[in-house]
Amino acid sequence: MAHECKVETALDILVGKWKPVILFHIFQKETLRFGELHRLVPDITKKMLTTQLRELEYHDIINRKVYAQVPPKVEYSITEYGKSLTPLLESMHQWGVSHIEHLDEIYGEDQMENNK
Amino acid sequence: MAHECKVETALDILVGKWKPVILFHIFQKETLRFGELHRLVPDITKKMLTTQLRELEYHDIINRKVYAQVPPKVEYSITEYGKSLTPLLESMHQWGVSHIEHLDEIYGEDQMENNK
DNA sequence: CTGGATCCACTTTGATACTG
DNA sequence: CAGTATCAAAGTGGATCCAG
Repeated sequence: MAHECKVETALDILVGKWKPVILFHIFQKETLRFGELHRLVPDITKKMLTTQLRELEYHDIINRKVYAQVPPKVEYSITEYGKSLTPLLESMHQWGVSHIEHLDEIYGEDQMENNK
Repeated sequence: MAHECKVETALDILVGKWKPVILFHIFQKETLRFGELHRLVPDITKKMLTTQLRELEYHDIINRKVYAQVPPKVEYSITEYGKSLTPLLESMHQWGVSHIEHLDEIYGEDQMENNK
């Protein structure tokens, strides 16, 4: 167990139906309340939003700050450590963009519905 | 629809319970037969190995070369295009490695069973 | 407002046996 | 050798309702 492939370690943290979008918004806004996030990603249910956030929090990617007040207020933000993901996410995004172009070359630009 | 987040595009291709390991081996060996791969990843079933390989093939990451002979012989290899994944996989691996170290700092090195 | 708790549908993976 | 086919098990996400 010296230095095998740890790609999965990174994947574990990024994978989740909504994590990329969530991270996208939190990275962009620096800090967001639960409800704000929910409005930015309307299709997600509160349950999923909660669990995905908790997982990211568990991995120390985002902070969860609870204000002791009524009504409740909870703010999510990127941790310092979480920022170390920036170059990786950027790389993945870039590769994704070029991959879409590659698909054009292969299958032609006709059937672009594939990229929902 | 100019240039939203395409992180998911990359994830779609890399995600799969066995894809990272499979890619790891194919990248390393350049070309592998079905049975060889299976021996390198013993826990996977033939069914899963087949489907994961087909998905990678569909995305033009690997080649599938069938030799018309008996008994059958099929070789898998990285496509030229697939090689464009190298830096990304390397980045993910690196981040994964450092993340494991980060976990040590946070939770201590005691409960390392978490990294199965 | 920010969740937690349940229940259910759908998807993914696995076990096993069979085939050209 | 390199798969397919079939069925069962497990995992995941969604709908809905409840709560501090």
